[in-house]
Amino acid sequence: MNLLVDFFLFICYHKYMKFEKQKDGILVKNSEEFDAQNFLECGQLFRYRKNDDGSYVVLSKNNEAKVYKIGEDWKIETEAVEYFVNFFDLKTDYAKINKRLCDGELMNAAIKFGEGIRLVNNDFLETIFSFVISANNRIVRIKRVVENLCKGAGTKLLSGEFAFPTIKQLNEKDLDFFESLGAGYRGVYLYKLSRELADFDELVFENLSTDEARKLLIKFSGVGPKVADCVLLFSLGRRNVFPVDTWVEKIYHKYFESGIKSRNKMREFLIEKFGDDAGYAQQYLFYAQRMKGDKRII
DNA sequence: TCCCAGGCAAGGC
DNA sequence: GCCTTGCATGGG
Repeated sequence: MNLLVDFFLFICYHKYMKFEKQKDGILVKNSEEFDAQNFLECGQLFRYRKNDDGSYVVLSKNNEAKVYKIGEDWKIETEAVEYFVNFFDLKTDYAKINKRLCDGELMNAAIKFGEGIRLVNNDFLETIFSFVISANNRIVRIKRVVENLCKGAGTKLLSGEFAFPTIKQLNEKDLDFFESLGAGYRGVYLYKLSRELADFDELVFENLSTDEARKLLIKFSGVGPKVADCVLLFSLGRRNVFPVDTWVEKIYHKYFESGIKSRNKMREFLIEKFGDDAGYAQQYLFYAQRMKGDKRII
């Protein structure tokens, strides 16, 4: 009986975002929970491009999609339908998450600002390389270096776009190649990382706690606490992490505590505060503050 | 010219 | 464990 009541309530009140798989892609229907522009431009991935007509080309691993708005709906045109359903995290109920996060003025404003952000489920290899490149770097330049990496080592697809290189392709390249990408001193990290990952099976993460996975990630070249958290968040589905970078430091000092603390202490504080929703909170706050610059979110 | 960017590695304590 | 320093590159 209780089960029946639950089911009834589920049907009536639990409004999951509607999306429809089609033969040439996915249609995300009139939803406040999906906005491709905010999703793509909030800094969680680097392989996208905006066309003159406002549509986006999105690349991940060896998959590609064209994303554009039709009226109030979003079309994700792709051959890799299942891949992008997972990539855009379409099966997760963000209305529910946002409701949990809306506990005050700051989060209300950040969620409103980044309406339609979702956390990407990206390829592990692509994510770890991308975020090693991201360290102490600027987003436009990160994008350029990642693109150089794909064009230099990846397979050319029929469309003319390039796939992210496989670990085998990366291992066929020497140190000079990695140093020619424009990555600066990170070139040698990328070279070492490719060797370290040559025989690595990412499935080992499945049996590890988030802390254990984090410790393992930090052993790789160019991966420190912040990059590890980004890999956990954007490719390993761990939402109970809070990557702390320069922007989060600013956020921390503006809206939380003003005492000078280490990044690690900030991270511990923010994880304690947001718990299993830490990753979502981080992405909303990061995006809003980065777009606002020195101005306040509230 | 100086400062900074989704930090990390290495070394000292 | 915590703190400091040096680090390629390029845009403001």
